[in-house]
Amino acid sequence: MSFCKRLQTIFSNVCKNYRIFALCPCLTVYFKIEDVALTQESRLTLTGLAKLAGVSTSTASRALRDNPLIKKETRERIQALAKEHSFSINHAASQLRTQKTNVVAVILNLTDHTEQSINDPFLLKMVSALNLALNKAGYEMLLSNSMMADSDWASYFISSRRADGLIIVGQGKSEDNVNDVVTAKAPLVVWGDPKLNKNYPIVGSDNQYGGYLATKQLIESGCKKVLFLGDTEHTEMAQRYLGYQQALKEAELHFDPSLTIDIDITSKAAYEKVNQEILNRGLFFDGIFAVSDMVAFGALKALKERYVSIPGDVSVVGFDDINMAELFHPALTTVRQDTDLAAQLMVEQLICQFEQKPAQSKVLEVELIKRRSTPESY
Amino acid sequence: MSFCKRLQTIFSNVCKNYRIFALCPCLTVYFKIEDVALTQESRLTLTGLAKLAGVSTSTASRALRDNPLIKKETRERIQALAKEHSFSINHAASQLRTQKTNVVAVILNLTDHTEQSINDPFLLKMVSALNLALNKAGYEMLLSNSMMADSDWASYFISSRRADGLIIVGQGKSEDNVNDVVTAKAPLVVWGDPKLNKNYPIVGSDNQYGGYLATKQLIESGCKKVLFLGDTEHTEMAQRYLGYQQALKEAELHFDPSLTIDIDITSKAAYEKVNQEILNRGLFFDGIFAVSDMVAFGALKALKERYVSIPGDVSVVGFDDINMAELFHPALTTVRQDTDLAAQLMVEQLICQFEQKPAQSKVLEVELIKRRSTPESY
DNA sequence: TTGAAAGCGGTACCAT
DNA sequence: ATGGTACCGCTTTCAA
Repeated sequence: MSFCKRLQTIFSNVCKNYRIFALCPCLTVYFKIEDVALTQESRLTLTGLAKLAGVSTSTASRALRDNPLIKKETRERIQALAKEHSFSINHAASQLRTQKTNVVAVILNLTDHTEQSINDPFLLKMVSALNLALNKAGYEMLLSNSMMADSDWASYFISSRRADGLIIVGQGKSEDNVNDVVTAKAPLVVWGDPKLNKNYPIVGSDNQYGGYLATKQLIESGCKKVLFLGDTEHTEMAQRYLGYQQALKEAELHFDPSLTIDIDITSKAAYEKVNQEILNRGLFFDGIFAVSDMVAFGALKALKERYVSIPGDVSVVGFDDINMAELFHPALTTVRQDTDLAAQLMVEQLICQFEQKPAQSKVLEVELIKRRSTPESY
Repeated sequence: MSFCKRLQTIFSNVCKNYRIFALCPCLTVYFKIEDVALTQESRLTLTGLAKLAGVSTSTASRALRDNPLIKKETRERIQALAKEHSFSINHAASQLRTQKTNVVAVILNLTDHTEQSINDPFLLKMVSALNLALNKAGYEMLLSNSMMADSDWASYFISSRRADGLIIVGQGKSEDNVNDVVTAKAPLVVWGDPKLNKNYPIVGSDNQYGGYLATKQLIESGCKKVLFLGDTEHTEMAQRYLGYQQALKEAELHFDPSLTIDIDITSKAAYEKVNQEILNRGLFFDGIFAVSDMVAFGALKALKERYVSIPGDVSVVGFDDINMAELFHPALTTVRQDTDLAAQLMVEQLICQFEQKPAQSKVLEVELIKRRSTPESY
């Protein structure tokens, strides 16, 4: 054992709180262990950083949060030091103290009885828009299907302080879960039908007007028998259905209930149903208003397989305007929902609640995007 | 001021730790404030629950985590009580104590120079698969674009204890960010090219074999001039390119560099480029291997607009097998990547690291899905 | 089988 | 402008 080693050992035994720093015997420097804790394996903490900077933890904390109470010079010095050591605040500790998580849970509220899944492009578009909007506002997004939280969202996310608030995408057909969240007084925004007069803020498109626009476009293209392809019980779809009826009425067209085809809102269901209907009843329609682009795609596939010309024989209008709508052949005429704006509004309304301000429901304008699945206007 | 009120006031002044419970003067009952904290507004804490149950916090904590140290009876009683009061553990406090977040951050690693975005269906499919796999393993998913974390992922997510580990989707073209994470010794799994011999685990498809299969299919369909449509610099795509070359070689077809079309891997770029190429050079190819389904869709759109028959004049094979592939007309022949299995493997490899076990790269098998964009086999 | 108590790493009130 | 210090709510060691 070298002299240095031995010295170190003896030294350690003498006083466990000190450690030899430089091992040259004539120049032995020692520090209290806490002073060199930084060189240990354990991660750097605020206390450590403060010690490095020669200030108190309070000062370090304030400096990092750019609190003007601290002299600018000091602030910058500490921030630089933090960057140098790639130190970052322990989020859990901070959370515990401030009772703020800076996390928002996004829950995709899919009812069991539909096949519409987390794979649905529109939902995913919504999710990515939300992600962006949340990040912009300084929040992280915790994405959840309903598996973890099962049903008691309030206690899972809020009471357990996993998130500061909830964004629920889709009202689905049941709203028990949502009501529980409201009862628990958890900050909450729902994507759904904003015209519903609920005691929680709902952001959504003007679905009825969208349905009206879509149907009107078909009628103006010369369609006399417009199919409604969708789920009339689904909250938002029901609104679109109203718009459909409104447009028919306005054009003084007879409302034929046999033109309402109730399906699960997936491409697959649409494809199968349209196929089957044509098989049974022939081409008894000349236009389709599909409640979503995905449903429209399914219908189009069926039509194309039967060599029905689009928009020659049948015109089709969708809803959502997902990216694929433009890429499809023929490019799909559809009603655009502005997901970016929607996400932004939802985040705004949620933040209102964080700040104890009242939140409101918001209706988003929709826009008809004319493409090739309806005839060119003349 | 009523007698009761006054009594209460006086009482409060005398001893701030006690509070009148029943205000009837002849029957004044008082408790230490901490005993009635439960009736206060503040949320129920473990301490409160323990008090309600008449046990210590230690016991309550253990009971909730089903620790067999506690008598079964006691455990059940406390668990029932927790459910009754819809109590749930404060996640932040628990995190701080255990140094475990049970959260995994998923980062979509998109390079700046590509338009491929968070809207990309394949990426989203991956994300939803990861969400499911993580939830199944008891982890939450923190979804992040690169905005919040900017570049220093390790310090943002790990050192700040926001997440226990990282899953990075996409190697992109630069791996500086990834290397930083490795240096910081953060648990990490990357979705990318698993054949790359890196010092971190990579899960990915057998891209070269996929490219080979796709090209082989085209050649067997009678194609003599197969276009490669993609980005030869992108790690995974480069592998697919190798497979393309391999298939050509095997079939003793001349490798013509002018048949390699380098594009940004988006539908839009593919559409524009194919359009332009046909304009400039005519229909100089009879098959297209597109490096992704989205790229294939772009190409198909261009072809269809020019009335090129598919697969009559040109056959097309994609890569990924996103949901739309089947829905497209003609349904797209493509190479399937198994995202569900991929997600599962990634989560497994990440958990290995949590448990200090070594993690490995994993190669996923790919499968050719024959549909209508290539001729029926005969 | 249960309880007491010491932290986990910050933040913010109250001093100075 | 800065420091001392009492928490935030839970887990876990040690003691009983």
